[in-house]
Amino acid sequence: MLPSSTVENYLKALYQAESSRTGKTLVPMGQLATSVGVAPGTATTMVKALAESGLVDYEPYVGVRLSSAGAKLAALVLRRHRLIEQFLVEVMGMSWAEVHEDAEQLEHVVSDRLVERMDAMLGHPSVDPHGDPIPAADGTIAAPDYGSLLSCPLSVTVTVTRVTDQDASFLRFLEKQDLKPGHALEVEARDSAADSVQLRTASGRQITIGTQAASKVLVQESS
Amino acid sequence: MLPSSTVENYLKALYQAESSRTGKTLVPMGQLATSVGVAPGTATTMVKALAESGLVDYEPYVGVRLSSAGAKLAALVLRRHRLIEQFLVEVMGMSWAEVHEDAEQLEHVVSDRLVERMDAMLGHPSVDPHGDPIPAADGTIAAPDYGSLLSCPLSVTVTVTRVTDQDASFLRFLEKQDLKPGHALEVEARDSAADSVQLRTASGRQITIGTQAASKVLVQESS
DNA sequence: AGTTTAGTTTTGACAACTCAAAATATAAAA
DNA sequence: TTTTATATTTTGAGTTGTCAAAACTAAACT
Repeated sequence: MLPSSTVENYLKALYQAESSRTGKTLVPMGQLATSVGVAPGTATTMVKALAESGLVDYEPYVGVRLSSAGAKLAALVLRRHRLIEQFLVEVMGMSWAEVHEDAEQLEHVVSDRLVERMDAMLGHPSVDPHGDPIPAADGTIAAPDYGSLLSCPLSVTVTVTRVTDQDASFLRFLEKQDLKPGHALEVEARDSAADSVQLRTASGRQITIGTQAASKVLVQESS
Repeated sequence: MLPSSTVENYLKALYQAESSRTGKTLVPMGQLATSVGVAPGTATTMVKALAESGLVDYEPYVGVRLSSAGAKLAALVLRRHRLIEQFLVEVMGMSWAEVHEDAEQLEHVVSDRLVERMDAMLGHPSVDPHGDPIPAADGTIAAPDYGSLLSCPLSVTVTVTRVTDQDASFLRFLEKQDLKPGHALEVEARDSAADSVQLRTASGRQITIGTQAASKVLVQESS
């Protein structure tokens, strides 16, 4: 009854799709298929099997949602993933831009023993290198609701708390521009026509990025 | 063309079977099947596929042997396995008795990047916690030929260099008796009728173990 | 040589996962 | 309401890895 890596990947994708979804709408099959990286029909087949096992609720032609059992399992996969990322950065000295792929593989094979050891070694961190919250061992997760560079107030100093994209080149770009979690900046202006957002970092440097990118950088008003 | 975990396991088993085999006799299918943990027919099927890929030489009704390509791949799997074990003990503080299972899983998913990082972090170790030699990144391996507690001279101080069994309870037993690699002792007597070997540790304690166990503890004359 | 035995290979089947393409359903546009 | 576009499900098929049990080899023992 141990979920295979495949099942874990479907659950994880579903968990993340649900998180970035307003309201309690079901996740459409197409989206799930794309995010798992399989053909649509494959996702349908798999989801029906997951529904059999009670891990998801499935409504044909509408979409899927994790059951509470499925959500707990997904949270544990995410816990492993994020602890591993934090471990690779903090202990192994790897770059935050390159740890995602490794974590993606390791998350399916690390033993509980090893995960708890990493957790202890890291001092029970609450977020990973990208600012993503790390679920607790019981599957609960603190879900802070930060604003993005698109929604935060203008001309106010804010601190980057989270980056919701794992693309290595994007992460390297942010690092180079001092936009990693923890860095302060302020949004000077937004130009919807130009589809851009203008920032000024703590060091006074001015940067302009597109709204797509801006929406992936979450911030908190500096206290 | 990347070898799956399954293929890696067959190659690894073959590598180890060949090492503990005198002369250049082929490994019989039955032995391979047992050591991989599959039914005999399954091993036959798999071996034929491996032969197709040029990783092994196969003689029906006789046995199998790694080709040079297969041997290199197997050595790299073993390198990952042993570096991981050393890492888990040295960095993660896990017990030498419990790292085998974790390494068994991790060896198939760690990236080269991560392996080389561990290797550097550990100072390029030449052996793992059990004294097993760690193959180099190019697949070469130093194969020292130690004697066991069954073959070494009597009443001479020797040092444990290697333990060729991964069973956790056996390893815990050795640890408790100060028989981990690095510890000194001498063989006081062997009794083939009683199937036993009598040892005295550096601390003067006397221990009697069976010949099965004794054959798995390899030693070197203390210099 | 004839027969037993131990090990090996074949056969037929199955489970998990996947795809391409045809069939179908839903929702939006005309 | 009929048409059209889009998303979803079905179908048929393929891959990898596995087993149980029947068929077979090869060698050893009368």
